[in-house]
Amino acid sequence: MPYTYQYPRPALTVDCVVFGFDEGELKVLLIQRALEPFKGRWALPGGFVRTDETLDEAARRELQEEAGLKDVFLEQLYTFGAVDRDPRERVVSVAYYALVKLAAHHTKAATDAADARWFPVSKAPKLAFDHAEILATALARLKGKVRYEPIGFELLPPKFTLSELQHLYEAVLGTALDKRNFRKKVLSFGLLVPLKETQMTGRHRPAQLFRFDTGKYEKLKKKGFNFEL
Amino acid sequence: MPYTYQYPRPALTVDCVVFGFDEGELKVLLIQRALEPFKGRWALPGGFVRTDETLDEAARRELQEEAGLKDVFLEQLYTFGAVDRDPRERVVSVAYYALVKLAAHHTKAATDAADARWFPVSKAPKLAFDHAEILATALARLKGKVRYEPIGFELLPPKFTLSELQHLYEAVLGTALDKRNFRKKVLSFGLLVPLKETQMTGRHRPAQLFRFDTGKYEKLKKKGFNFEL
DNA sequence: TTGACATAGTGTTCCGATTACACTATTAGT
DNA sequence: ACTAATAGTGTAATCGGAACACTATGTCAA
Repeated sequence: MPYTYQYPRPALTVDCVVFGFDEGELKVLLIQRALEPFKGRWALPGGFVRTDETLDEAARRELQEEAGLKDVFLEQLYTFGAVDRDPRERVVSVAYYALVKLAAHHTKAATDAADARWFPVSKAPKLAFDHAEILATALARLKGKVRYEPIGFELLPPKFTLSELQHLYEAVLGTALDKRNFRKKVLSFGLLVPLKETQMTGRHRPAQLFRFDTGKYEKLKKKGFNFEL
Repeated sequence: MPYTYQYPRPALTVDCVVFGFDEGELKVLLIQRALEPFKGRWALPGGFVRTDETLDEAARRELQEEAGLKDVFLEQLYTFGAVDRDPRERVVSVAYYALVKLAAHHTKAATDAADARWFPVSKAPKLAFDHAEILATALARLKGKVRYEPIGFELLPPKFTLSELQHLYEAVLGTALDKRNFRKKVLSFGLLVPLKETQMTGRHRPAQLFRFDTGKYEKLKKKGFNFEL
């Protein structure tokens, strides 16, 4: 036990709320705990922060290690520091949320970990520690942020249809949107580039595919542009 | 040196960005460091988190100890975890921002600490550690939040005039606002209660005093009401 | 007492944005 | 060729935000 300090220190962890969008539903990635406490319960992926990595690095490393995820949208959410949030000892956790382009991997997780699974957010099981609170906080943040920053695209594949985009917004916000008004608004920014491809699924008219013009958005943002719904 | 752990742990601190509004300016409370590193430099009030207190409690305790402040608006801001943000060792800091009703204490700080001073945000001195970045983050958050939550009132005395309120918003947002439109909008919520008093300052027409109806706001908020600008 | 000064207080018009709303187009399958 | 299923499209009414200038009321000084 080689690490000694003059005063007691809380342990420091990161926990990640990983959102995906698939089958018209918002999903969250959970890991089944192999050890006590809360053995067998589902929990958010996460782990201890090392002293030689930043918090962001720790979050990315845990996502990689526990869920096989790389290069995802990741943003710090909130830091949870209730004294008894871990029954063993004092643990402070910096929570992050991540957005993943799930697309057509369907419920088979984009991860090799056998103990990881995607759950519809509305049907998440009982969670370990205070992870239900963290999930609720992440959901509230996502709802708020999706309105005024184009982070919804992080949940869609690079090529998507306007219907897919609309369904994503409807799932996140929990409200129905008018198709014509939605399209008018979202196209008015000039940030969606129509591709020369269409998407055929089922027996009906094929849908135009678009991609989000990240470069143009970055430029506009610097000039004070505001993406809003 | 009695506290020993199996793995190394970062030290955990809280730092507070304390905003006040006075003389038509947004101000921030800084403390002059008595010790190395950065001895003599100005810094945000803050200190180590104890293992028996939550993060919020730690922030409030530090505000009390270092600045003599009690019962202020306080909200978690962001957690800063760059590996080398403290030259001595790894320190992760949970930053908070606080809003204080400074009112007519003028530049004489509402604190007894001789080494604490209020600085106009625009004229803050060079800060220790990464505190300049923390301050910038807090300012951005305040700017964003003041638009859609009635936190501006936390910076004003309980009784205030509409002009004072407008000047506060102008200082925080950094833009001029139209007087008639501002009054129309802010009164339309029905959350400002006109008092039977007026405020006389200088040789001109006295101004109506108002108070913010916190109780009514809480009720409305529960019903999904949205305060906006 | 009167006039100058300084800030408080007050409505209306115009324009752009948001909302509500229903039908045609295109494909696959039978 | 008809059905089923989703893609795609425009207009009118309403609401909210932005622009804009004058009167009211107090102090102070001549």
